Amino acid sequence: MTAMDVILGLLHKRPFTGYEIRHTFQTLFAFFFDAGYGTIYPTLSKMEKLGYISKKAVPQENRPQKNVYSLTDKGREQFESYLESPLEKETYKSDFLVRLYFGELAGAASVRTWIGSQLGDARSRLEKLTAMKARSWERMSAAQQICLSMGIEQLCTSIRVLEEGLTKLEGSRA
Amino acid sequence: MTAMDVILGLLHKRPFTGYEIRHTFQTLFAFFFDAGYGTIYPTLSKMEKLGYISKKAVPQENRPQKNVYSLTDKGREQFESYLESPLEKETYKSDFLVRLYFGELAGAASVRTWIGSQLGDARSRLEKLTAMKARSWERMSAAQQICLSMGIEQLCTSIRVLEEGLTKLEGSRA
DNA sequence: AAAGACATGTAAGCCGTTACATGATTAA
DNA sequence: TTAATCATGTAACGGCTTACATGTCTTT
Repeated sequence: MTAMDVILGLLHKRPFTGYEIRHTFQTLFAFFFDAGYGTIYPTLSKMEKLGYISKKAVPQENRPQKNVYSLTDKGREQFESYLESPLEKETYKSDFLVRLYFGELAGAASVRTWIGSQLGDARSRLEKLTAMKARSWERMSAAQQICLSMGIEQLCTSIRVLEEGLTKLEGSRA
Repeated sequence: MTAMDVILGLLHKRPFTGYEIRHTFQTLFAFFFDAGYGTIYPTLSKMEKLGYISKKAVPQENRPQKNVYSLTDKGREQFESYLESPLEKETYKSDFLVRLYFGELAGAASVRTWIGSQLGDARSRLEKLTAMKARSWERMSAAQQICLSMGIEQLCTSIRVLEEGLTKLEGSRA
């Protein structure tokens, strides 16, 4: 699964600009996918060349022109072939857990700082997803609701384990 | 955080061969980091050139020679500077959740297949971590116990959400 | 007979990150 | 006046994946 597959999926709903795609990645998809402008714009050009999408330039006053991309039949086909390809296993990479694992080598103070920072992060991400649930739950498909629940529950679990861990570390402090 | 940082951390415990490093990644670190031979061997060469590790060739009968790598003082220093660098945010990329999000476009049968496969995966990974807990809990540092708990709890949560989701999808079926 | 553990490496290519480059409007 | 939103792109580099290349020993 690459950025291209996800963009192809998004464009099934309506035409998007690169800027809007980025925004969507950071809100709706924040929990399980991300890509920056440095990926999005070159990918859109490539997709246009391949005939998967078509561009419509919309001039604006005092702004760069907007490039609105729509899905073509060929793009729809390409997305179907992605859906038929084998499911890739998920990847999770955590600098935080690596450091925690080697915690003895860094000292207890660093470990507590890292846990605190990770906890702050998890809490703010949870807030965002909770707000999204309040706003959009009814308009989401059953499958989309599972995605959102997964994000919320994973973050709750993460927060719980981190808080318990912090308590244990405090308990064993001299 | 790159493979180099993790290898540097590992070598604090004892000397390793590339083959053993790979094995460790797939067991101990499976939940939050991975790297294949294609990453490990070139990284070890590079680290040796940089003076972070030193190689000792151990000849064997009917086997390729073993290259056992030990940490040098310079490597120890390098690892410390990694620990002092800013904590990177974790990345999670899930082909499964992307597909689920676009589930309407694939049909309910595909969605159920994907959930089933994800569920099987999660259950087998949970078994492995549970076995590891039974085997090694007492010998682990408090911080390492948090890492392991995180893996186990995340997988339990994942399984729970997927099972609930499957039930909901069944309930809404014609 | 096949599969898995032991053991090391290279090369090509893909994909993505980061930094660079530009600039107006609007709200705090 | 600072930050955020709107808006698009390029270029260099870094890092990892995948496939290729080889071979023995042990267990099932």
